[in-house]
Amino acid sequence: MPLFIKLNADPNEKLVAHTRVSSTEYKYNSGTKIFGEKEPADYIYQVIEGAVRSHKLLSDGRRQIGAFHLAGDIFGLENDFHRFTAEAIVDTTVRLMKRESLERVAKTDFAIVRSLLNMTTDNLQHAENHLLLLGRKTALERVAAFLLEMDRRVTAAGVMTLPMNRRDIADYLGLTLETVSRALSELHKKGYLRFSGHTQREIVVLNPDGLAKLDR
Amino acid sequence: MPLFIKLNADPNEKLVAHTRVSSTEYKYNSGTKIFGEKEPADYIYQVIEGAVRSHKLLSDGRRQIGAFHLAGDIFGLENDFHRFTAEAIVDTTVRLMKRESLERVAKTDFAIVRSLLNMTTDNLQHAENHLLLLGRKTALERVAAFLLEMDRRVTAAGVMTLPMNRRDIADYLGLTLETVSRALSELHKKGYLRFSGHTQREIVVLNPDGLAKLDR
DNA sequence: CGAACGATTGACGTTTCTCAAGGCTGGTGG
DNA sequence: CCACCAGCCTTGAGAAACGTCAATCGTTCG
Repeated sequence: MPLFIKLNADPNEKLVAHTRVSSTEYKYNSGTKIFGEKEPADYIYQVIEGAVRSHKLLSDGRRQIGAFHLAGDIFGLENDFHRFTAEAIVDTTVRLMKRESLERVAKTDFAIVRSLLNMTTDNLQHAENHLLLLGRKTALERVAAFLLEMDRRVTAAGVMTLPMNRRDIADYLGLTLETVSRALSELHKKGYLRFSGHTQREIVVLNPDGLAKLDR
Repeated sequence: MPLFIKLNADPNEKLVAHTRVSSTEYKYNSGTKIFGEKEPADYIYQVIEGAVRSHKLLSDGRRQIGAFHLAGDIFGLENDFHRFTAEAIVDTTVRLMKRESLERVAKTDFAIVRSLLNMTTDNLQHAENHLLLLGRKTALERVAAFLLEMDRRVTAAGVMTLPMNRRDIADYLGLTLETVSRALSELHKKGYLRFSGHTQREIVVLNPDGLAKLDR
């Protein structure tokens, strides 16, 4: 089991980009890039521990996060080139698989192609629901929907600890961080949620049915 | 080649919903529903002539159109239940295929599964780009992007005749029809486009590069 | 011909964004 | 140990973008 450190070439990024810990597992420090948009998609990834964001940028820096990937999620599944940039939100361990070898197996194994199709369909479905959110929901509805999605996905016995900051949430929901903050304050004031720890990222959803109504 | 008329049960829709013209082709009158969200996805569809919109609704009627389907496009490709409602925008002929029979073929034919995966990936890619548009682009950028997309897809020797009205465009772009109208007026005033016929749906893009710059 | 529909335009309202200030927390170094 | 600093979050005030409401115009179709 080889172990080495690779330094990332981009000086804008934190220096220790990822650490190889086993034949297929890598660690990425919080804030580091895993892959970039338009780079060749040589690997697909699975989150072992931590959290990842996938985003696109406009030329002037506006950012849209397409998805958050949490423990267990597979991401980077693309045909030739990555369509998103992926970055670790917190210190994150991922498992890698060469796409080429997957392609090779897929040529003969029906179950593999089928599961590729299923994963792509799941991603499509998530994107389709997000289109409705971004195109037609109000700020409060978006934040309510976000909390419900995360509550469903993190499942840590009542209290959820969000790995992402307000700016990430905003760029996922097509809002500004201030608007997200205001919406959370309003939901708190109205009793839909409670801030649990001493950071504002630990949230307890007190009234999921109420949030679901706010959402539509 | 059997030929019959089927009356649609929903009184809100125009009466003649679709007409069978051959063993696998149907005609849908402008404005009629082809399938509804959450209905069983028994068929997949290909547009032979005309145009179709796929949308989701919120409980209070807000609508998000996820895609327009033009001649040649395949739509309704879903696993169990339709995730969108599909409606003919103009009088439209579609070809139907039983999904079940496709599934059966797909169990043994690698090329079919592969092309299902490719189509799903194309849909995903379109949705991902649309997320960026809905989440982060201004009204003018959205309309410019829309015109470029349609210009690329309709390609009728310079002039394009849009099948959809301003409300459809608005619900595709996450705007109101008035905002779309104002953006088109502005693009016209600035010389990016010209209204060709006596309807305002015939548009000639005079400066695609300029539009692309407006977009980002 | 008249009604219905689609599009444009104007005036005004509302939501969200922008800019700015201040608080809290956690880490660092004196 | 404490002061300081940086990062993150909240909150407020004002600005901007977009939505709403309403009037008008042209076209289509019965």
